[in-house]
Order: sequence, then structure tokens, then C-alpha cells
Amino acid sequence: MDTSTTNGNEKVQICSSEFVVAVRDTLNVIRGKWKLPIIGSLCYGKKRFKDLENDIPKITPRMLSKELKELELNSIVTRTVYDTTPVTVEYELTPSGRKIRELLDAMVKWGLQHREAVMSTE
Amino acid sequence: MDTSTTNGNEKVQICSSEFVVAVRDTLNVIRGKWKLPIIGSLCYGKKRFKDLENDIPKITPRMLSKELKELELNSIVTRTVYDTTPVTVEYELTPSGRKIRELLDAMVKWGLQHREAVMSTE
DNA sequence: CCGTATCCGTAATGATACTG
DNA sequence: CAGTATCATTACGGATACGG
Repeated sequence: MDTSTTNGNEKVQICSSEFVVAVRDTLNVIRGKWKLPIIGSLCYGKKRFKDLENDIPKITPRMLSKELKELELNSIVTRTVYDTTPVTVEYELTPSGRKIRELLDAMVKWGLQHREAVMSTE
Repeated sequence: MDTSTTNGNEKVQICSSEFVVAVRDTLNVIRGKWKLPIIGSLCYGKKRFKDLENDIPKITPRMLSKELKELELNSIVTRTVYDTTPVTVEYELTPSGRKIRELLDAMVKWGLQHREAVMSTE
């Protein structure tokens, strides 16, 4: 569906398959109940496993571990082990990971707008 | 929507619950395998049930129906029934629904950036 | 045309206990 | 501290058939 409803300025076809793929990529990366909370927490700097557990209410170590692994695989976070006793592990956003912030902002923006819109019609 | 981690000792953040809630709202709305494809298709104008089925490869009527109901409940689409025989039903994005487009654009943008970033390091 | 009803398999998440 | 292992449960989505 390569529709292009060209209005004045360009920038239109969401449905061009290249864009569809990009959206799918993005969704795959942030998929799961805890990915965005984790990223959100890491927006404020490096965190250790325990810090993340404390920051994110109700998350279990199992899920935190699992999601962090996926984020690392997807180059969203880096994991650094320091050879202390006991070991210290730090998680940090990659540059790409930090840019998800813009997406989060867009989500916050839409969420608030939408709530407002819905409220005003009820 | 700024992050400003510097408000005295208080963390003013994305994690401020108001923002967390807004993100969760947004995710709830677009959750599911077919929500964004449906919204994407409706970006190009009103569609009938059958049109959507044709536009979206592999979707079953069960899922299309289910997702449309949720989108309607969330004020993302409107459903209009015309009293013809057989009945005609049209689905259309609400203003709020149309604004999801901005979110899609942000996803496309990040997805492409990220792919680029990952490629260049391999 | 516009859906609904059932049934079923898998994937995602939770609960809890445990290890190096 | 930084995770794993195991088991139970729920959410999600596909297949198919049928109804107004």
C-alpha cells in the first residue's frame, strides 16, 4: 500500500514497507511489559541491578534479568562487570538507547493529549 | 517535558508517576499485534470492515473485530452503521486517533536511526 | 457484508526458592 | 549483590465454523 497522500510538503507514506519494517523493529525493541520502565530508569544514568529493582515497582529479578538481556542484545544497554567482591554490575544506555527518550516523550505527549480529549467529551 | 534531574534532591523525571501513567495509557491503546496496522490503514481515510481485512494481510475477522472494538472503546476510531442491505459499516479515526500518526513517525525515525547505528558498528 | 462462537496452542509473565 | 531454576498462570492470537 504505497499510498501517498502528498499534502504540500512531503513526508507521507507510513505504509511504505521500509517504514513498516522500521516500526516493527522499534516495537520489537520496546516490547514487553518492562522494557520502557527500564529504559526510563536508565535515562537518569547508570544503574546497578539492585537499583533497577528498586526503581521499578513490582518487577521480579527474573523479568529484570530477561529484559536486560534482550536490551543488551538489541544494543540498547551495555552491561559492565567490575571485579569487586561481590561483583558490581552496571547497566547503561547506549547512544541509541538514549534516543528512545524522544519516543517516550512522544508517548507522554500523546497520552496526555488523548486523556484530555477523552475527558472533554464526557 | 524536560528531564531536568536537578531539582534539588528531588527526582523530577519521566518516572514522575503522571508521565509513567501517560506512557502506560499510550501503550495500552496501541497494544496488540494489529492495532498499529489498523490505525495505519485508517490513516488513509474511512474504511469498511472488508476493506480493512483486505488491507491487512493475514488478519482474521476475529482479531479485526476484537481490535476494532478496543480501539472504539479507547476513542481511537468511530464506528458508523448505515442502514443499507446488507448493512454498511464504516470505521474512521477520531482526531486523537489521527494524532497517533506523530507517534508512528517517531517510531519510524528511531527505528531507522537505530538500524543505522547498529550497522555502522558491525 | 459484518461480524460471533469455540476451541486450542504458544508466549509472556508471575511466584517462589535457590546459587555463586 | 546479581542473578537462575522451576513451576503455575494468564494473555494473546490462530483456525475454523457459523449467524443475522
